[in-house]
Amino acid sequence: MMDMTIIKEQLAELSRGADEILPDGGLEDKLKLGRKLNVYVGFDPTAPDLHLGHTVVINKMRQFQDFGHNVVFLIGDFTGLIGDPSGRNVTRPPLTRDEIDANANTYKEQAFKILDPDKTVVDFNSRWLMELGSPGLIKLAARYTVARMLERDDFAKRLATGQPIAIHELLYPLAQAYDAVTLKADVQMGGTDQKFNLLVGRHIQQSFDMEPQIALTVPLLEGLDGEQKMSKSYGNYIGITEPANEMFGKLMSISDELMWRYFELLSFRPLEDIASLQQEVVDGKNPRDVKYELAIEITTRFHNQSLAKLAKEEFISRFQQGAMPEHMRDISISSKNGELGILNLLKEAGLVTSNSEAARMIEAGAVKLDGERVLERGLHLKKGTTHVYQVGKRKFARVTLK
RNA sequence: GGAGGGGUACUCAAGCGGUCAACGAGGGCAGACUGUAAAUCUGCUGGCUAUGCCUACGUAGGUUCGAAUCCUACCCCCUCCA
Repeated sequence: MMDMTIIKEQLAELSRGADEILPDGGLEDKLKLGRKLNVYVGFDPTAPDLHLGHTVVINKMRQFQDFGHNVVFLIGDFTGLIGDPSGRNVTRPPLTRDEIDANANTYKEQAFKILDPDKTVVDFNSRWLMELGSPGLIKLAARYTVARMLERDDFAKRLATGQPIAIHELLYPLAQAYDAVTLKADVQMGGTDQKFNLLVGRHIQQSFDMEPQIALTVPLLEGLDGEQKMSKSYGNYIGITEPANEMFGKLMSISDELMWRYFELLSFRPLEDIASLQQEVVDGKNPRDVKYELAIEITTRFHNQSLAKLAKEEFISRFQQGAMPEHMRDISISSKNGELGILNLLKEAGLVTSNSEAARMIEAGAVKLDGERVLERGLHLKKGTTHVYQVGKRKFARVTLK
């Protein structure tokens, strides 16, 4: 039997930042069992680049790990192998085995920046879902009803408004629920958008006479825009493998309001600490300086303290003092007839995506050559010259014309 | 199976024979202001060998001097009836 104070302590830590833990008191009961719990989270195999949004739940996995529980990093490759059968969702292309394996390796590498590699089991749900076969799938489907399925808000709305719901969409939650059965899950975690699926897992486990899992949902982290959830497809993410300077800069660019959300969900600081920072801002401290602390903490986590400090210095010299970045890409481009137009040059340097965009940027006054604003779109650069070209505030390249 | 409505740029949404690279809104990008914050103001938001040319309004044809706009076929979506 475990000591009650230890259980309370674990419970408090594990509950921090969780959106919901269902059912009420369930987690405490599980902890009281005094054994290692099986905890798992499913990840989509199509997007192998983890970003800070993913780390909210991964941090939570790490906590379970630190308390000695079994943590499974489940790669949902089954749906990945199929893709989206309706073909509507372009972000879900069917993947080959090789692609999935490659993505899985990338995932591992990244997730292990937070998780303990020796204590993490990485598994693939195709192992059991492929084995299921159609009789197995139909038997599985018999364990749930349409009415229950329609409890899901998304389905209910679409049904009410006449939007189509394809049959396979009803099967995917069941397939996921079967993961929980196979893994003998005690706890499944996911974003709040996964709540329904986590609950289906409970029901299916019960139908197999298992003790149902606890569903622990964590909030979805908003992206840099502060509006939509952080996601690669919205382009509002901070990838955990991004260079320290980028990461630091992106963190500094979030709004003051969003900063508190990031503190809440990403920082490991004690809650009292965060509350006192908030008070300092109310008392007149510049929110920017508090943001520095957030940026330092997160950048340190994925790089190290000295790189984080350098990133801060770079940030200050570059944006507060308007200096050129110390490091930038060096590119050499070959000229035609001994010279090259500025439009083509910017495009080939990768600073813009097309000549037309380059022309627009010049008209907008966003293009600088060695710090001087370029106003002439017909400008031609001569062979053998090297200049620093800048588009907007953050895109730089040192280009040599060959 | 029958009847009707609809598919326009990143999204929503006008246009219904020329003045349409396509109104407007949102989003995005850039400029000013700042703390690379927010708010606000301004401009831009298909491509190119660039004051011209090319490609675009579900797909393929057709009518016309000229089509996103009219006609035909096909594909897809929605609604109602069965």
